Amino acid sequence: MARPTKSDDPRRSILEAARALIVEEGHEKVSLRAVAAAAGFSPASLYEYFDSREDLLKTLAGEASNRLGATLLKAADKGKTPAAALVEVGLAYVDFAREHREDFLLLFGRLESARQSFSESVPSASPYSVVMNGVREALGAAGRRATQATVEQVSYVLWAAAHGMAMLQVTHLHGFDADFRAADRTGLQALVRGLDLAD
Amino acid sequence: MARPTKSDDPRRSILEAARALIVEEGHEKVSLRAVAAAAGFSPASLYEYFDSREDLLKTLAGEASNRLGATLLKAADKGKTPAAALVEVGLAYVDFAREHREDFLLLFGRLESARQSFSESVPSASPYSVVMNGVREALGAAGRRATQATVEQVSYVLWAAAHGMAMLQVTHLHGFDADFRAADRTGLQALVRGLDLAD
DNA sequence: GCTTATTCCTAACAGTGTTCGGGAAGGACG
DNA sequence: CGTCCTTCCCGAACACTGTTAGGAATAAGC
Repeated sequence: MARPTKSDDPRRSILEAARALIVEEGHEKVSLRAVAAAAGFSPASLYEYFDSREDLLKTLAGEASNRLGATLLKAADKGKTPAAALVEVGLAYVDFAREHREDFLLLFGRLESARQSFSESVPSASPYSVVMNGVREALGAAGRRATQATVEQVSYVLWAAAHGMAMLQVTHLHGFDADFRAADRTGLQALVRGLDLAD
Repeated sequence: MARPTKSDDPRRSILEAARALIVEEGHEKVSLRAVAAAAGFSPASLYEYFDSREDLLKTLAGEASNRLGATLLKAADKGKTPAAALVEVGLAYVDFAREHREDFLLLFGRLESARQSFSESVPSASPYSVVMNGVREALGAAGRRATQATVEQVSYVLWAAAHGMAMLQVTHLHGFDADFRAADRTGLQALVRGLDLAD
């Protein structure tokens, strides 16, 4: 009932072209026109599939969030105890940022989308829920001796710690030669110990 | 020996005009032309005082860094013990981000400058050194029982924790209603405890 | 063979950072 | 006085950006 599309899945091929460009140049330097050219479309045609450049980036960020969530989920299984699992999740978070820098920055480095309030952005609902589930387990295992902090508070603190490590390494300490992973591990371990989650 | 300048200190008035605009709109939405108009210059004239828009923002970021450093320095005195001082510094870091959002984002929210490697950016050399001095003291006070982690490692971990909290509150959790400060305090306290710095 | 819906593009608009060339203004010097 | 030179400043343009309006091509349904 219509003119045939150039690609089997134009939306997908646009997304892939965009991601490829972003990986090499950084999302803030990738223009809509460049994406269009790489995907074999005219600039205006992208608007058939995305409301705006922001919409395109938001879609890619959503996919990145899914990848991050899956990675964290796998990491949670590696810990032999609930507390160790939390450390693994934190490390996986930072590793993800290091190894998929542009994915991470797509998620957390775009001020335009970060400026709007929480409910509209929630970019990492799924990754965050992985952390919360881990905390719930660890708090249960720690039992009485645990902090009286809530699950939300503890989850936020752990997320923030890992997020800070990731953010620094990916932005202002990028290129700085140091064994960050070792420091991250001791930091996260110290944090779960200090929160009385350790076993 | 020259034509008189429009303002006594044109560079300063440009910087102030820019900062005013940035505070209300966010640095990424402020155009050079808007700054020029607000300062009473033509767009081209700004290039008499700054190499580029980036240069202007970098200058503002430097001033923000100084303000942050001074704030942290004051906070370091509030702690009754070296360990407590570290917690205060961390809290001051996050408070600064909350209360001077645009200053903080100018420092840590501009990917363009964050993408280049460490030596060229080091935006927070002074703030960071405040943390390191605090850690040195706390490690000394803790003596033998302290972790065998280096000053740099401990400083990095503390910085990262505070930075993560600040970053999340200023970006993706912005607008979310919660008592972040309480969580931040327990988190930072737990961290210094877990690092065997507490007294 | 129409109609209708979808896909796609050309052309344009308003905005951006930046550069070029020159005008205006005043101190220094003949 | 007039000339030079330097500094300050601007208008106009360039190449780029995201976005939109309007129309052409292509196929399916009737």
